[in-house]
Amino acid sequence: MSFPIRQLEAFRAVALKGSITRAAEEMAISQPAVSRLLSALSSSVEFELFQRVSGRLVPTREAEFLLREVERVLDNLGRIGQLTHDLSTRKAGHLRIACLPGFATSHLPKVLADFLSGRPNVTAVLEPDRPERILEWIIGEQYDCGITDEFAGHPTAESTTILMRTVCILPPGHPLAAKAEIWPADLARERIIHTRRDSGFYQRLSEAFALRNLRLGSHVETRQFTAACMLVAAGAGVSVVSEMDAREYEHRGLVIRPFRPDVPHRLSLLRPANARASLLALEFLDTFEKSLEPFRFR
Amino acid sequence: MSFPIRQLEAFRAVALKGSITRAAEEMAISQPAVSRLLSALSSSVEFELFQRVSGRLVPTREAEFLLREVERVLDNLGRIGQLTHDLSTRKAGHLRIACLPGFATSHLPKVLADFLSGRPNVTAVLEPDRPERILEWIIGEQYDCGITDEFAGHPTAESTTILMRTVCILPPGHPLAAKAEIWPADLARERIIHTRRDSGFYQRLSEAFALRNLRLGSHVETRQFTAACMLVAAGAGVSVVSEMDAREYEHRGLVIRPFRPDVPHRLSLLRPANARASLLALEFLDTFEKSLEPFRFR
DNA sequence: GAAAAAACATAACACTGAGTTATGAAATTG
DNA sequence: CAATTTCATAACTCAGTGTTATGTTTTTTC
Repeated sequence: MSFPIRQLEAFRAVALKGSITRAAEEMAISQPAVSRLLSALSSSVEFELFQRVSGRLVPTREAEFLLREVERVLDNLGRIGQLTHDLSTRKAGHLRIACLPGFATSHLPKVLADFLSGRPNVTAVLEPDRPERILEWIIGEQYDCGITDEFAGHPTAESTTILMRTVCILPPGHPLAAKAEIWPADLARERIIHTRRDSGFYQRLSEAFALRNLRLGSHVETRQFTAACMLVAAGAGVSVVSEMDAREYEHRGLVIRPFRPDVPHRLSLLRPANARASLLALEFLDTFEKSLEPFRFR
Repeated sequence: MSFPIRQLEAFRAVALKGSITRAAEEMAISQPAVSRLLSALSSSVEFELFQRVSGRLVPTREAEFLLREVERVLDNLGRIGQLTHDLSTRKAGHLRIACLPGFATSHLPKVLADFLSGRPNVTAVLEPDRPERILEWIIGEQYDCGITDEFAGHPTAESTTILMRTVCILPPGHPLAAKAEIWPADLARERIIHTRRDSGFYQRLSEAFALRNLRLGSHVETRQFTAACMLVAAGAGVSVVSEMDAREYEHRGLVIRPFRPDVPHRLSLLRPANARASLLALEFLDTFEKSLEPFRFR
């Protein structure tokens, strides 16, 4: 058996104002309305709520105790109104993002931080993980959105694939820096740093070499473009990576040149296929996609 | 703008049961009632609440987020019902007790602990203080009840005065232990430990001596009976104290003998005079008074 | 202490929210 | 595809909460 909210509101208003008339003003309703609400509450409670002392209504000790609980309830209830509004305008909620480890340390955190800064009631989890796990957890709805690359497609995961420009990166002072653009032939004798041989990007890159009867050499193999950037910056060799990552490391002296022919990197934004995807996730993915614009291949 | 509680209850029930029909059973109302409550909530909220998936209603991510808040509100609201019941049966509340320092370490804490043990939702503060402060803070309603002695009465504090039996206490092996009862004449040569000279009890005790042309000697003066008990037990002298306190120290070897003539100790239970006194305070004072029964002077 | 003013309670009535049953439409299941 | 289940809608009732009008009690004022 619970109490009508209206009675609790009247109780709070009267306790606050010390008078039924003023409580009525506070609640913007008539005095008899409050009078009756309070007497209804009063008669369903086994103790006195107020005591008259020189024309003021003073809560009894029991009422004082009750008041604290009542205020908690009413405050929380009031906050629900705000919350629903925040939820519908994507200003509140929780976002679970999965990404490849390489993304967790470069572009993505900046975009996420910016996204959150205007949404104080949004919390987020950013989880770096292996591609297979990302897909798996997106399907199982453990994550609201996932960022991976070279995604093959899956029936229960919605995906948007974005082609990202790639560039050739050279260590500071490398002779090839003299060229305006780099072709496979230029790299035939270089120490190549590249992504895993089973990655889609590696395969398409080596295909570009094969078409010209060249072989893509191998000096260091690494999963992440970011690692490749570090290695090149340290003079370990040359590489072809996403321009987005390259720009992050440009300040370390990396030389960036266009690579021809274009072998774009295929980035995929995932979310659970069913409609349960949160508005927030959609908005974030949208924001993220826009942030990729400068590095996008057309 | 806040939401009708009923809609929130329907929302919770549907989220819990995954079906409107079963939610209606849960709420013990008809299915159309729940259907309408939910659609009303749905249309006052700007996002989808549920998604149909193979005949089950599954909350969207936003609804999931909202649900947590809604449950908080409803749980708190439900608790208010229990709370009002507890308050009226004195099973919940807060008790602020002031007492003389001597009481804070002997009988009172035991009674209070016992009182609280059957009332898990009652909290209490036990504050030892000087008599003047006790009165002052009772009047100012900082305390719900006060326990003091030799109280003179005051218009804005209700008081009940209880006469407590007093006894003569002797150190272990004291020659007077041979007597069945002790009279002033027996104490004429003893080292007397007594309460402050301006205390009502001291004055009435010395009067008993004066009536017999004897003088009440003085070896140590202390505010508290409990201190007197300790001193006597340690062999510092003899004293006349409340039997209640004496019994607390009997295990230390104190010898207890009746003292004649009877000079009862006047204990007073105070509470604020206006009707704001809490039911809990009344009940506690009642309990406390009953606990004094064995030591009461008749 | 009587008159004036303020605060509150009660009565009579209207409207809305929330309950009901009856029933049809849509989706799931066998 | 038929049967069953689930849900939505309609029509109606009732209680809760609002209103105004008015009387009663309490406080204040002179």
